[in-house]
Amino acid sequence: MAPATVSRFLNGGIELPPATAERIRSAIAELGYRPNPYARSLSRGRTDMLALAIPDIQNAFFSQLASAVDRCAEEQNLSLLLCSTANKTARELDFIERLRRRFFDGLLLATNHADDGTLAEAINTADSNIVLVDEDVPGARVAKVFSDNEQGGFLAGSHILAAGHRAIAYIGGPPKLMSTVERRQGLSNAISASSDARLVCCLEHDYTREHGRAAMAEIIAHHRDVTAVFAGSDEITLGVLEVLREHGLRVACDLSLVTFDDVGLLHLLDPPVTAIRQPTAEIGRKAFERLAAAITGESVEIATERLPVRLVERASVAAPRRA
Amino acid sequence: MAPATVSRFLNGGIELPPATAERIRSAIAELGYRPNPYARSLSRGRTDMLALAIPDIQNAFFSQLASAVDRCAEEQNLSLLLCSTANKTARELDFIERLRRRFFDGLLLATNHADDGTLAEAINTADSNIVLVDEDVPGARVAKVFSDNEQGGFLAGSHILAAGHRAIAYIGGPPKLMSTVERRQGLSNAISASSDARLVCCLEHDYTREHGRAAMAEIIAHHRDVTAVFAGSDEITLGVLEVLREHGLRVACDLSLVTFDDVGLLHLLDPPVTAIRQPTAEIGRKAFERLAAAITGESVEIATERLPVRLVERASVAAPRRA
DNA sequence: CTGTTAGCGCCTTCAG
DNA sequence: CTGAAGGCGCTAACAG
Repeated sequence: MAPATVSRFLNGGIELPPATAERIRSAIAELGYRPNPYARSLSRGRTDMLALAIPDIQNAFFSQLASAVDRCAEEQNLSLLLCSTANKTARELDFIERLRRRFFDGLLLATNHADDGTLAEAINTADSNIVLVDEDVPGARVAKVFSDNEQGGFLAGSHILAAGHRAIAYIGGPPKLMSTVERRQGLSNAISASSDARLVCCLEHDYTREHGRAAMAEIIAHHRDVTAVFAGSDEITLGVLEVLREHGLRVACDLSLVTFDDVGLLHLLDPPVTAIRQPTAEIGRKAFERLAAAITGESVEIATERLPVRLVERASVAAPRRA
Repeated sequence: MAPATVSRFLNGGIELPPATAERIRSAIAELGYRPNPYARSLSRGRTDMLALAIPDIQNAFFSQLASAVDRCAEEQNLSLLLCSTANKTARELDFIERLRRRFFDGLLLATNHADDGTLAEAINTADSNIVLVDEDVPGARVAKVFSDNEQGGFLAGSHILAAGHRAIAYIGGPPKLMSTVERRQGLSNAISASSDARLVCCLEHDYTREHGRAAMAEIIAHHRDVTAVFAGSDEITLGVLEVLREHGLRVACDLSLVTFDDVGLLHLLDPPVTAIRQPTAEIGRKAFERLAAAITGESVEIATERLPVRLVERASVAAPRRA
């Protein structure tokens, strides 16, 4: 009984004479033999493992994304290494380095911060299988899968305008981030189309609850005329809601609100919050497919794909109160 | 320049004559040499990789746990393979099998369902490094790290009683699960200590929003006298809240409520929900330490460790209304 | 259909 | 301090 025969039997899917097959099977059972995946990878030159790097597992959007990718990986019998980068470049670079060392066959990378060029360069010199998800790294020449942020901003704006609002504020993430810019742009486009409405202010800083708090406080203090707010993420919205409550202000009634993401529990609040919903699972799936294709060596086009978002109308947008 | 020398230099932490060291360094840079982790593992006999299997990444409790474990792993320069089992035995067995194949050095296993013995047996025959987290698998002879569920139930009960309630309901997870039983037991103990209070009903089924909904509906329909509810998880509480709202019932005012876990956004609601908080991060850390110790071959005691929970008092418990 | 021969890339003796 | 040799466990290529 040669090792090669066993290997072929286990792994090549070749049919064997029943006698031999049985002999192998019983030997395996008695010896408690278990193939070593590392040796296998070493010999075959691939690992059948993918990695997904996200800024924060605890963020509902990313855990949803992770969940979707995980399902895909399972379907394809691939392992998924889930990496939390804490949104730090150093850790992102670390995972790119692991890819180069062939620790896994491909990397799905979700960033959430501006890049000074380091990341882009690392990505471009890795020449390996990387797909960017959710947020851009400018200058990186790889496949990218995003949602249509501009459309989202536009939908939010149009909806707010349709309710009769004329003084609108935008609370966004980091100023230079693609998502921040595009969402603002979409909102701005919608508002420009209306002659008498205006974008009172754009408060951009971080996709965090803290920023939501600060920005909302700022609006209350200095922008009394604002009657509707478009928040760039659920996290931001959380902060907004906290401040609103502290000031005894009610959503819809005193201030209209549209959020972005729609992965949290915002629909359970009273009133439930109207949202622009990202197709999180589809983003994950598309990105996965792109990566899988790249790995199997299919035509690697490095195009950017944008998935449509949609407005989920609930009850946080109402007509503005007459002052 | 022999490979052995380079290996020692890179990996053994040995000092080399500056000349040689420099020669190696420049060679590495020019050739773009990158050590292959799989070959390394194969040769060294360990992978420096750990796995954490959880029922659902999207569940806040588990993603918090994962996050804590991830931090530990990073500190120790270990890789963490995060696995979502969808709470299915088959997938859990799959990960145990991977451990046996030495795909990783150790496994942190969080279950969320009753076991018919299959899991316990797989765990016991794996004879490898496994630590059970959060939920028990009866009969498994490995290290275990749980929170003190009974204490949690007792705290919740005492708090509810102190507010004056005499008719209390428990909405718990799967009936046979350790956590369900222990939380109920704690609650029951507290109630027994009071002569005139009683545990009206125990509705146990699943740690899900759906179950929370069903159970709360049941209470409204058939247990009108209940004035306070102890919910076994945040998910359940979410369902409870939905039904309450649909019936125009207000928390605290119409029904007092204590939740378990305290990982969701329940503190942002109005009124914020009083909770028994699990020390999620500590659970993760302790479990990690146990596993790390087992891997490095330290004295492997298979004791069960219980971490204390605490009551976070907010505003969802008030005196019962006079009927 | 099966066995033999080479590696995959690294680390760990053991010599020099 | 350095080099050579062997092996980790498996698969691929090449005979038979």
